[in-house]
Amino acid sequence: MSKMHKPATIQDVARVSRVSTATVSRVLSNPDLVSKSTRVAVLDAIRETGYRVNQAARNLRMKRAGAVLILVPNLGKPFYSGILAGISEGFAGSDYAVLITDTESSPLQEETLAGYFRDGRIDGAISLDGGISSDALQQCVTYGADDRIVFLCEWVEGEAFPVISSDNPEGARLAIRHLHDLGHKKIAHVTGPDGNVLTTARREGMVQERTRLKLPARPEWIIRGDFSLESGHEAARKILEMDERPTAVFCAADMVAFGLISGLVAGGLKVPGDISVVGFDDIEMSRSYVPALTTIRQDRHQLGRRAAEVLLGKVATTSHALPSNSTLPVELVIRASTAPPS
Amino acid sequence: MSKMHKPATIQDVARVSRVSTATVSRVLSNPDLVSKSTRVAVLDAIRETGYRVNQAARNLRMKRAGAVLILVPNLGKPFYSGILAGISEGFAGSDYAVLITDTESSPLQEETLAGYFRDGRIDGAISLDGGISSDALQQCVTYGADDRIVFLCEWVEGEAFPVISSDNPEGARLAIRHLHDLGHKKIAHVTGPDGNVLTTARREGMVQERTRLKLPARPEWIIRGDFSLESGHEAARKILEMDERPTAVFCAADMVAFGLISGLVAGGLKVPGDISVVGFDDIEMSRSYVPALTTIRQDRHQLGRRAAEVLLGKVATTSHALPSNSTLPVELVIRASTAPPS
DNA sequence: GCCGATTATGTAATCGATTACAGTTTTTGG
DNA sequence: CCAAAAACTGTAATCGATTACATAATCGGC
Repeated sequence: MSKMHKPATIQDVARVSRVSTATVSRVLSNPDLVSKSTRVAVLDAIRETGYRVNQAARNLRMKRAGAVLILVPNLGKPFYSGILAGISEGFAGSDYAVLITDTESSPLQEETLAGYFRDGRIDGAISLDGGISSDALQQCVTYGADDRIVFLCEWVEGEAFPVISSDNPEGARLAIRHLHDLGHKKIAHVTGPDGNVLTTARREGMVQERTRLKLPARPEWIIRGDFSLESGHEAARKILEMDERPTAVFCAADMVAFGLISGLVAGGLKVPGDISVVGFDDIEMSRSYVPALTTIRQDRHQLGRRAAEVLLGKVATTSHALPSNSTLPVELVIRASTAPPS
Repeated sequence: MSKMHKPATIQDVARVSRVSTATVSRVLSNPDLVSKSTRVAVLDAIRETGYRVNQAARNLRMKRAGAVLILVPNLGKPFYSGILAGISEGFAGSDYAVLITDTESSPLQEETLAGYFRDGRIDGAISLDGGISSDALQQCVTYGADDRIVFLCEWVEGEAFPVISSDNPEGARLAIRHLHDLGHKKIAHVTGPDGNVLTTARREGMVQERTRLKLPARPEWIIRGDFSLESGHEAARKILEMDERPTAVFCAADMVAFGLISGLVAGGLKVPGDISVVGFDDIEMSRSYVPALTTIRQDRHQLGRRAAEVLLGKVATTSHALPSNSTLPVELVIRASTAPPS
């Protein structure tokens, strides 16, 4: 109750410290321009008055939005939580607000993203969705958003925006190599959805390593999935019906692996006894699943952080420009879902 | 490229339509105050110039933040995605930006939430986290946030903020009744974490119905969990060791049910053959899990929507005040994880 | 001790909206 | 047909910051 004064403005601070508002502003944004003694006086006054800068006023004057938008394909997928945490952390020091939108539940109309830029509601965007149409991106460019869009994890083929992602092909190679090291020869792969860039990257890494290791290949061992639990389950059915069953399966996502495992187990097979399974992502659940999942870990926190930093470098004039594109290393995490073939 | 003019302002519209900026503003926010003819002229001018209101200017003038904050305990839990979608939808028509923060990954310091209000960065908040300290809430009140905080799903005992939640006790009762109808008598319950309001509501609903139906009760049939996969798995171990095993288990969350089922199956039991399992929430995965999970559905989308509407009613002066507290109905969804006892 | 360069500070315009108040026109009622 | 009420519309202040420009103070060098 004691604090219900209206909030202090820069005017109040100026009055208390007996300087002009210009000086107060400078203390805040360009401290070197003002002498030590007045700086101290102003900082004292700020403390005394409890002054906090009014973002709306600052944004208006500086003609910026003070916000960035994060486009998430499906917030429900546990995979994204760590990434979002990383992003938030990356923006924590800045004065940018972080808006999050789900591109699946509220499908991004052609002009929605561009609209955000047009209306000056955001200064930049991070897209985790590689399914944004080139047209939509083109529209953003129209509003001068050229270099204020960053792609994270996924990307749009043929567009020049910065991309932060994991080393997907290497992850696939690690998975295959691990299975090979255990003695597996007949290795299948459940892919992501057609047309997804990650699907391609991981499939190609897998095929490449399989070739390098001179492992046998059969067309039906490449099973089309879509990163979902269901598709894993579907894949299990297909595998159960095969004449020539693989002894190990590399899944393009952990969720797929879960569906696959439960399908295989329901079909009477043992994992990893009869079939070994490797996932991709290392989401939280993978550690505690039964059996604990061997998988390829992406550093989700770091991915998010990095993307935030890159975007900040673009929108905030003060930041030093970082290298835009970066590929983060992945890591093989060996748990209980893989074992030598019987 | 053709559009790289700087964005039109209200001045531009005024000039084109030959009226004052005041009139343009009125057309936008109070159309009845202006005559039909000028209104049409202004709207034409708006269309012609491609004018869009500058939120920073509006927010500054109206002394508001133009944003609301959503506090989510753990964005990684699939349960929250549908809720967030509902919230977004609820705010879609308004000019409020929706900020989302994860209270687990970036633990909400005592004064963080209050700080948002103090700095005028938000006009209101929806908390899905019932673990906010009374002190922190008290601080918000200090900044006049009394009636601009809404609790959703969870709440803080002893505080007077509006609460939108599902009928948790009824959900528990439905679950028990369903198992009873199938012929089960020995029913166990895996709870949520101690101190959580949902844990209490669901446990009490369960106990109440069990009593009403005169079913046997044993202390060890109430197993402490924490809504996580692991706790379900842990519960499975306990159940496997029991002398007097229950024939059915009601879990306080779907994730718990998944952990439980995989633990039971790993222990050699069949679900639902040997033990039936009911969950709570009906997250996406439950439909596709193997076996598909019988569970209590919460209308997550509706919960989110409702909370958004209630908060809008508080922060936007124009909205008609809705009843603040509301309890939404739940629904029993029967799938494959429950069957009569053998 | 004087002068130009440097450093520190203030003045006032500006960002783009909203709205109290005042002024003008139209309507209404008798 | 006139006064009062109602309906429109415009003028200008205001929200709270930033910053170009002007001015004042300090400094160094000779």
